[in-house]
Amino acid sequence: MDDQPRLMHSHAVVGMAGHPGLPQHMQDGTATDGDGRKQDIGDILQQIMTITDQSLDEAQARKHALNCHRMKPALFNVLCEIKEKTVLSIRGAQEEEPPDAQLMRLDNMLLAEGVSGPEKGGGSAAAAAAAAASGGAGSDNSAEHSDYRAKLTQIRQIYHTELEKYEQACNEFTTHVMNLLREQSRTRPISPKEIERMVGIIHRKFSSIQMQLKQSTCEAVMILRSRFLDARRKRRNFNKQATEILNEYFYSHLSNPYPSEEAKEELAKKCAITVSQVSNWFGNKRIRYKKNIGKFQEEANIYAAKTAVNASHASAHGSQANSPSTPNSAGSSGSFNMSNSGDLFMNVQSFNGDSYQGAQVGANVQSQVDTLRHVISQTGGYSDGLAASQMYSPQAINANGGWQDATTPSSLTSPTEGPGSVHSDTSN
DNA sequence: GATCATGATTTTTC
DNA sequence: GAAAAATCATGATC
Repeated sequence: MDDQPRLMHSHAVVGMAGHPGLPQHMQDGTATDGDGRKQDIGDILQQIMTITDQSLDEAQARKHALNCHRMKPALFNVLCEIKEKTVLSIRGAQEEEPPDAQLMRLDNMLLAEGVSGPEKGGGSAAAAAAAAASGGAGSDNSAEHSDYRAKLTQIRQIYHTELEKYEQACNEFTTHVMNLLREQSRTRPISPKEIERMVGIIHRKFSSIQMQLKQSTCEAVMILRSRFLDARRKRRNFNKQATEILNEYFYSHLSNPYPSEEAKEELAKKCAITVSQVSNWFGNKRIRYKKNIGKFQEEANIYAAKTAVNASHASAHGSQANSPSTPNSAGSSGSFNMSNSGDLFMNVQSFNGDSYQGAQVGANVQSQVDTLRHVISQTGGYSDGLAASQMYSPQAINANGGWQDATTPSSLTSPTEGPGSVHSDTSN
């Protein structure tokens, strides 16, 4: 880069004697006064201006003469300085750009996605996070996981290949331009600073290309990610066991099918799904059950019978009664540990501070009552499914078409129930 | 491929 | 903010 000053200096010591076409006072070096120097520069500029009008051979000869002129280095320096002070300085000021926020964002994202970071484990963490976020359960998820990883690796490879290509091209082009400018600096005023600036421009141009590459890569990753994560697109039915667990809970809490957060967490754990999926399931179930009770009657029968069996086991075996997969109305004693499920018998436990077992018995009784109510509805001559279900859970859906408030168990807030009706009150 | 079932999302309501 | 209701999108079955 610092060839130019030395180059110019070497020219300065080269004598100009004997060159044709130059005024005598320039050849013998006698013009040392101010006027003479002005005259010199004027002559040289004149020759430069008219050089294109001359024939090639003549021009070459002139060029050579000028190159060897003792004033040339000084003239070059002056022209370089002028360039520095005018155009380049303005351009330079404009080129001082703040660090690109978008580029930083892209870099961060690529790093986070494991595309631009270290190879080891690249993307697997993101994939794992994506898998966790998708809420999918175990086995079929692993296939998607590996698929995601494979595609991410592919993107990563393409990205690095292209990046390498760009860097190589950038280096080659920079070297080429630098050599060219150095070569040209012999014949026109090009300072090292200007070369440096040119290199900067080239790098910026390649940087913008790289940014486009990064942008495209980010887009590809986002598409891949959205496809992988889009649970709706990749909807999988819950497995049979999970559905059973959820249904058992739903039908055994038909009077108040609103699991507490704790219960949801427990259900989620047991079903290997997320809490939000549990919430979704209950939301869907409630609305669909309410819309078409008759349709769910058979299902209700099955789970009611199951609950009855479990309840009788509970009565027979005391604290061992509640199967983990068959929570009854008193969730507190069941495997779901629903200390605040909103179920009536929860309150019994909390109010009746004397015995845990007592609450359990109450729970079992409640479950049996629910079941009995259902059996009565089935055998009591109700052909209409809706009527039957109303009999099964007369207090479950209120006049407004909704379930009773979760915090106010229906048995305590339904004075309209006839004396003959099966009651879910603790008095039972 | 028509239809139903079902999980997820969005909008509305309270 | 949670639940209800409406809707979407996909899977399963025939």
